Order: sequence, then structure tokens, then C-alpha cells
Amino acid sequence: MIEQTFTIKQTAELTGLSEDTIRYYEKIKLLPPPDRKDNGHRVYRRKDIHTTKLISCLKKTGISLEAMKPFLKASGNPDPAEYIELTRTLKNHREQIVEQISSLQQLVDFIDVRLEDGFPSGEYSDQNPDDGAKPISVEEMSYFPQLRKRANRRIR
Amino acid sequence: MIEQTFTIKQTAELTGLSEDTIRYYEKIKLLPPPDRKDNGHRVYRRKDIHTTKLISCLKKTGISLEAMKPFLKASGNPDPAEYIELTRTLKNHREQIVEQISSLQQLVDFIDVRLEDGFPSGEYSDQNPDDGAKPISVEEMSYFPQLRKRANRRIR
DNA sequence: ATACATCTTGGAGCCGACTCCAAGTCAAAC
DNA sequence: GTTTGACTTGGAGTCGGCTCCAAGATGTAT
Repeated sequence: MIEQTFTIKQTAELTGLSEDTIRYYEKIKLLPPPDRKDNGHRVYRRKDIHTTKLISCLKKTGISLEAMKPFLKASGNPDPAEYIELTRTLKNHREQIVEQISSLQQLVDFIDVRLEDGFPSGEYSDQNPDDGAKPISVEEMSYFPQLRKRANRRIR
Repeated sequence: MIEQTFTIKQTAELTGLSEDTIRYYEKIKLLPPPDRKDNGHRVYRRKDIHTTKLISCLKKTGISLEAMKPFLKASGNPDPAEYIELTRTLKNHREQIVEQISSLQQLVDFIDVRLEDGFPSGEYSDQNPDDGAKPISVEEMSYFPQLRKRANRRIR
């Protein structure tokens, strides 16, 4: 049984990306150069469709094309020579993503509070004596003032 | 008691943005034009610091500067004339963010599985008879194949 | 054979979000 | 009174991520 193949157009349709975008991803080496027909046309296989769909999914999470490369490596060929490095990179990315999730979760909470209350905002009452002279820290993210009033909330 | 004010440099330090960036945000009307000293220098107040920090936080969630504007409106002046529209926009954004969170959650799961298993990937075994000819849908996001094997997982 | 559809390449252009620079103003310190 | 430092403006440049050509090769339908 011969393996199913796809044109670039079909690939675009299957993945929701444009043909131009797929060629672009190939150019920046996000996608591997596919085989070609005799006339030079690109030939995509299931594996390629899978990879391209993965990219399309990763895009929805808002990560950069550059940051995707580790994921594409992790999914697919397990080159032993890069295991340790790849593991490190993956753990690193994991941390960032977890952070991003919690930022987003707070945003959702922020919106919910505003929607519930009909948002005549609590305002910057100028009575809290904080604010040193340090730059904002990553943890400080959780400063949305309204949220401190509320108990833990879950989404959906 | 006179209100505390800040220079652009202090504002930059407090918010983690650059002075250039702050001026840029003013130019694109993400930040309101601040008051000026007699010599033309910008004067920022607590309210402005707050707004700028909010932007800095929203940035971490990966949303675009344009998309932030509704949040900045929601936090702060409640112009009754725009309530309905603003509520709609906010709900809309909420949905998108919830979606993004779940995409990110799946990514974390993906990474965890890979890290646990030492990732000699499950591979595109070419045995699943799915793949119609439709473009990838938003829901289809949850296709990371490894994840279907696992029960629900929580982060951290 | 001529029209059309589908692909190819290379390169230009575009938008968002900065980032950098030059030239100038102003105030205080030496 | 000139040097230093913090600011101002306007505009140019950069980078990521596409998106849109134009010109050309090939394949199939009439």
C-alpha cells in the first residue's frame, strides 16, 4: 500500500495555514524541505501534515515561531545527542507557559469581576503606601487590585 | 497633601518598560497624554503608573496593544454611553483568553508527557483513518495524540 | 493549440511593536 | 559660562511574521 500524499494546497486546507505561509515556514526552517515531484512541486505526507498541524496549534498559544522549534524536535526524531539540551529547553518553556497561564487566568478573573460588578471601578484610591522604587517583578503580575477581595475562582 | 509625581524615567523603572516604549504608547493612544511641567517634561501620577503597569501586565499575556484598549477602558472611567459595547467586547475577549489558556494547558501536558517518557515519540503511525478535507477547527486544537491516553492533569 | 489551473521562485511590501538617533531645550553644578 | 544630565521631538531603522506580486514551468480539458 502506497502512502497518501498531499499538494501544498491540500496541506494548506488541512492545516488552516496559507500556501505562502507554509512555504515561508519552510524557508525559515520551521518545516523540513519536502520531497518534490518530477515537475518540482512539493509533496507532503501524513508526517508533514502532522507537523504542520502542530505548528498551527502552537501558534494559537501565542508562542513565537522560533520558540516552536524545540517542540517540533521533541515531537518526532529523538536525536540522543541533543536529549539533555532539549530536556532543559522544554522544562524552561514549560515554566514560561505556566506563568503565562496564570497571567491569563488573572485576566479572566479581572474581566469576570468587572462584568459582575458592572465595573464602576474601585479606583486608584491613593491610600496604599506601597510602591518602592524597584522595577516590576514577574511575580508582581498578581497586582490586579480587585482580585485580592475574591476567593479562588476557576474558569468556565 | 500634594500628589506624588514621577518623571518618565521613574515611570519606566517602575513599570519595566523603556522610556521610548512609554512615549510610543502615548503616541498610539494606549496611554493618555500626561500633564507637562513648564519645561515640557512629562509628569506622571499614581493613576498613570497604575495604567502603565496594567499594560505591562497585559503584555505578558501576549495580547496585542490594540486588544488592550478595552481593558484600559474597563479599568478606570466608566463612561455609561459605552457600557453595552464594552461589556460585549470584554465577554468576547474572555472567551478568547479561556481558549488560549486551554491551548496552553495542553502544551504543558504535552511537555510533561514528553519529559516523563523521555520522548522517543509515539510517532505518526499512519493507522488512524481520520483527516477529512476540512480546515483545522478551533476545537481540533486538542489533537495532541499523546494526551488522549492520559487522564485529566493539573498544572504545577 | 490554446486556455485554464496549479504549481514554482525571488523579491517587494506591510503591519505591529518597538528601538535608535540626531538635534535641540532647559536646569543645576562646577 | 560651559559642561553634564534629563528631558523633548521627529523620523528612520529593525525584526518577526506574514502577504502579495510577477514571471515562468508544467498538466489537463476542450
